[in-house]
Amino acid sequence: MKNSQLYKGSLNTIIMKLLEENGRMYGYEITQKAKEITKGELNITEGALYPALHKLEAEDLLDVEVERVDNRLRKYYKLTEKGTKETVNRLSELEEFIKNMQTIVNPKLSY
Amino acid sequence: MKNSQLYKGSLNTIIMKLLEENGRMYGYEITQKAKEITKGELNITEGALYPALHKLEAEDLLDVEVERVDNRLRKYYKLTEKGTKETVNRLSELEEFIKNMQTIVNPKLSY
DNA sequence: ATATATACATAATACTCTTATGTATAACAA
DNA sequence: TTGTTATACATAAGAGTATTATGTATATAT
Repeated sequence: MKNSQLYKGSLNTIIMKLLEENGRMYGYEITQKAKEITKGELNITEGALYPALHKLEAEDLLDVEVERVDNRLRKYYKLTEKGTKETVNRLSELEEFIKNMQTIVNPKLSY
Repeated sequence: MKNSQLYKGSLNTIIMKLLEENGRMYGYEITQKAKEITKGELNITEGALYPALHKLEAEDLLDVEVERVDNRLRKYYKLTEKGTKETVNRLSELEEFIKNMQTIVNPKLSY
C-alpha cells in the first residue's frame, strides 16, 4: 500500500477499525473506503489485503459470510466478539504510536 | 522495536529526524533518546539500528566519524547535505501518514 | 565476583508488503 | 463488438524490515 513504507504493520489495525466503524464489509470495499478517507493516499494492495483477511479470520478475530451480488462473489467480513475486544487494544496501541510519532516529528509541542 | 508492529517502516525516518534535531549522535545514543522521548515505548533494537545506520550511510544520507570516548568506540553520525534534503521529504510523508492514521482512528474529527 | 550499562556488529529467522499473475463478471467507450 | 476499466476474489515469488540470538569489549555498580 502506498509508495511509502510507513503503513507497514498497521494494515491489520486499519482493517479492524474499518470493520468496527462499518459493521460488515467485503475486501474490495475495504480498499475503496481506505482510499476514500485518506483522499487517495492509502492504496491497500490485494496482495496485502486478502492474506491479511485470511489471517485475521484464522485467528478468530473475523467472521466471514459469502454472498453473490450482481452475479459476483463477495466475502463479507465482520468482527467476532474476540475481534471486537482486540480492536480496542490495537486502537489504543495505535493512538499511543501516533502520539509518539508526533512527539518525534515535533518535539517542541510535547511540553 | 517495541512489541507492536506499528513502528515497522518508520525507523529510518525516526533516525533522520533525531539527527536533524540533535546534529550529531552515535547509535547507542539514538536508542536512548528514542526511549526517552517516547517514555519507554519505543525500544530500537540493535539488530534493527545498526544495519539501518549502515544503509543510510551507504545511500550517502549520513556521514560517520569514529571517536574513542572513555576507551570505548563511538560512531557519530550526522546528516549529509543530501540527507538533510531527504529528511524534509520523509517528514512530510510521515506527517501525512500520521494525519491519515488519525482520520482512520477517529473519522468523526475529520470534517 | 557478578550483573548491568555502554558500544559496536552480524547471521538466521520471521513477518509484512509489493509485484506479478490468474480467474471471472459487469459496465462503458470506441 | 472489441477493448478498457471497474468489480471481486486469490496466490506465489521476491523484496524489505525488524526480531532474536549471538559475539566482542570496556566501565560501573553491587
